Amino acid sequence: MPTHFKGCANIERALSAYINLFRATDSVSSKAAEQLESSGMTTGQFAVMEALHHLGPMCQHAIAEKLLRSGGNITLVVDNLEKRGWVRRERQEKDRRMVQIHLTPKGARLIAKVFPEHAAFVAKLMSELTADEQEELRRIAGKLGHGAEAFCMERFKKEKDRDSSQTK
Amino acid sequence: MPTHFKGCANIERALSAYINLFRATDSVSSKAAEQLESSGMTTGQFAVMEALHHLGPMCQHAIAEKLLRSGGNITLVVDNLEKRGWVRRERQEKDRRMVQIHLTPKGARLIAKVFPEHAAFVAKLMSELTADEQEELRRIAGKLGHGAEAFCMERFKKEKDRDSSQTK
DNA sequence: ATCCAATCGTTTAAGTTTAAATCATTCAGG
DNA sequence: CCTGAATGATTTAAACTTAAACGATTGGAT
Repeated sequence: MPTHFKGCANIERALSAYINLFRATDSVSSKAAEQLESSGMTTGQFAVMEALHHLGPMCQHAIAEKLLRSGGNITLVVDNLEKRGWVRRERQEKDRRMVQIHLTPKGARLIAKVFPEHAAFVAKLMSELTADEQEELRRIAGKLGHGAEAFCMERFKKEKDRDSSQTK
Repeated sequence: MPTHFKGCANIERALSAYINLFRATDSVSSKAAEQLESSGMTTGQFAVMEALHHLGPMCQHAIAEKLLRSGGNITLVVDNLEKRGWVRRERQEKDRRMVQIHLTPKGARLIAKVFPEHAAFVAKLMSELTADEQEELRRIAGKLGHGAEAFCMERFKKEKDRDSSQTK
């Protein structure tokens, strides 16, 4: 029964890769989060500050899209960053629906210090792998990430096709 | 200045691998969670049921350790599973501190049906990669995960050494 | 035998996240 | 000008997660 065996082997291989992928990410990112919090910053706060640091002032909608988070979440994170005096909200005159988020001088100084430290820490965690392995991981994980997005789009397309054929 | 360049390249390579790793995991696992929830089960519930399914009855502490979750979290998940009639608690007579968790017949039937479906779905997501890529991902992610644990142990050891030398 | 520390499960408080409802603003068409 | 759809931000409610405090139980040391 080759089909049975083939199916099992395929699924086992895929699951095994998935489990290791998940564990590795969990392990590394929880250590990264720990290090960040010892710098007095949550991962969400770091992500927003880092985006502002590298891309300049942004409105909340753009931040949410870039970080793959909900709008409500960004509102809360920006609230907390504002309380700490690291960012400020600036209502756009041109379109008063939008609020542009700026780093304050204090916030800019902080992220300029914390970002390289954090990057070095993550690099140290990743240095369990050789340079070649890191390259290969980057390539494969990149392919998988983009593939999963494509998978989603494909399903969405099918659903749309089905819906439109139903309405006929 | 070779050192400067080397450091930057190393950090960039490591960060790039980390970002892709994180994105890929986020993407795949959120789709996996979506599929599970369409089967009427949260990821936490699935993880506990799956552990019981493959390893047999376990006490909550063992479950928490295996799933890398807090004890309080397992208490809540088991509460919800119990409410749905999928597991039952059984106080150990030998050591009355422990509560062993058993699948009910209904729960066993459910996980026996849901697990293969979910495994097939995850395999389909992972099939964006070739068999060789999956093998390579499994190997590299495994190395990284174990390496990160070792990194943690190493730090722990250092802290212990420092503490014991302080008490001298 | 008694006390003390460790272990296990539960509860509580706090933080993070999302989806959904809501409010304000903009913009396009009649 | 008005109306209604679309967009951006906020608020709310719910779920999940953790750490810490707590109570019950065990086992070992004295």
